[in-house]
Amino acid sequence: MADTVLQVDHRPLYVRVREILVQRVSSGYWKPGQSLPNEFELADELGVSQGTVRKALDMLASEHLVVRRQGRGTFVAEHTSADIHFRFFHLHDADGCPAIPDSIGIKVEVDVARPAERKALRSDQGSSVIRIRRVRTVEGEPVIVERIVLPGDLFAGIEAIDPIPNTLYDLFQRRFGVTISGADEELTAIAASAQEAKLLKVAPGAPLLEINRTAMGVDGRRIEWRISRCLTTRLHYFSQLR
Amino acid sequence: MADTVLQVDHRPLYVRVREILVQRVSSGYWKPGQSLPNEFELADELGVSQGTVRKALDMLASEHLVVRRQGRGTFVAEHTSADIHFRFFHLHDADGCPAIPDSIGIKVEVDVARPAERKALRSDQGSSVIRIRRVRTVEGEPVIVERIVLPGDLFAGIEAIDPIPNTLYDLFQRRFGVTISGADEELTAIAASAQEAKLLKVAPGAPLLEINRTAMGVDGRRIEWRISRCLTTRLHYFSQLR
DNA sequence: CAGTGGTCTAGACCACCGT
DNA sequence: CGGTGGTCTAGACCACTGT
Repeated sequence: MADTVLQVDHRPLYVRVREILVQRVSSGYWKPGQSLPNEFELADELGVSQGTVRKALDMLASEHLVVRRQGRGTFVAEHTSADIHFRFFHLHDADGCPAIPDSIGIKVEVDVARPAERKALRSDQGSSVIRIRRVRTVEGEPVIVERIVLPGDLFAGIEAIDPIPNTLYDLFQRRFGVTISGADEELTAIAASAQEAKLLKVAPGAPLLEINRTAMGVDGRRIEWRISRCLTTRLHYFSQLR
Repeated sequence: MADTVLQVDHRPLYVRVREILVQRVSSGYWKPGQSLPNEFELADELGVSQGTVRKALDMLASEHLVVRRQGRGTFVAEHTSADIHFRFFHLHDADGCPAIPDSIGIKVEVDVARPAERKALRSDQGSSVIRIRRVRTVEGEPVIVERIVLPGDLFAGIEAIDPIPNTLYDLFQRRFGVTISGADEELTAIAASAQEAKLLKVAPGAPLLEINRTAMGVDGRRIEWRISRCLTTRLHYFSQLR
């Protein structure tokens, strides 16, 4: 009896448990670095078995939302500069060693979103954006010119931060409570414009690798639109297909 | 008593089970498309529980070595043209739709491996290689010039196949028993040479995207070295970061 | 319908960690 | 040492498939 539900949820239990846990992480109920209750406590609280909680936690771990440490516990993932480079920065040198670029000539501005920016960030007409422009160097040599666009509502006040750090995603998480969970990149070979050529100390028309990235948050919201134009004479973009 | 083992295997049971199953697949004991014994039969045979076999099979499925179909069974993965495009061909058009290129102007030659080829394929001095050159077109327009190098010992007789099909990896599996399990790609922006420019109908020096790919087999062996130089005015390389 | 993989549970034991 | 995640087992039941 009591068949009052109109729509039963036929998805597996562990998927529903996962969603509850995702919600608690992305809402900030559990904060980055904080430890979660252990598997048995969560199982009791949610009225499922420990094995089901484990399966949900394993999914979160594979999505980099939590980190599990044997003997210590399960923790909300905390972005570090090293993590971010490994996951989101795929330019390596000829030996396959990840390059660690610095940033120079940073310019930050706040403005009303242009149509292309609204499209990339899926934001409404009249929304504000923050634009960051910078040149990135490896061993002192300029190799990337970069333009980054952020939704103004999520990052209010970022323009006052000085200096803007090299890796942004850990800043996003620590200072603005925004965790990047993934990104789509579109790569194109283009010819350097006169201005880019000057900044990168190459001839105009020199081939550059353009990386057009859209980064998403845990909830799928568009968080960042970034176009990087890279000199790939000594750097290469690395992609693993599995 | 009977402590005769010098080196105990401390790795988890399911990892060892996985290795046994990998061996049976890559040795051809189970062939592509063939169904495996069910979980309980494997568990009995290997002297472990069904849950342990399941965990090993789930790993194989996530590595695309087997396909599991509820209600039907577990099958050795069979490469199809569509699979391959999805997994290994990351050039899409502006709308994000995968491009489906044709091949023209195919040339095949057999030769002794050059130093660079030996290095890429990790093969010994004096080994033979098969070289395939071709131009690939989308909607009739040439967009890629491609050079493919294969180890001669694995693909003896491939030069006699005419025509060489568009997607090679399904041919490798069906005709030569070689399954590609992954690849590393290194991307660089380069300037078109005079010859490439002519083939792609662009001006010499036009920016091209070079994709330098090394593909590996199930056992980790280098199977293919491929350099594709792509005109990315209408095509883009797509990469998902998670 | 019988047979398969998919889910869920309960409980035992191990390996690792910090105190 | 106590507490945590990691492994392994055994068994029940569900959902899907083809006949």
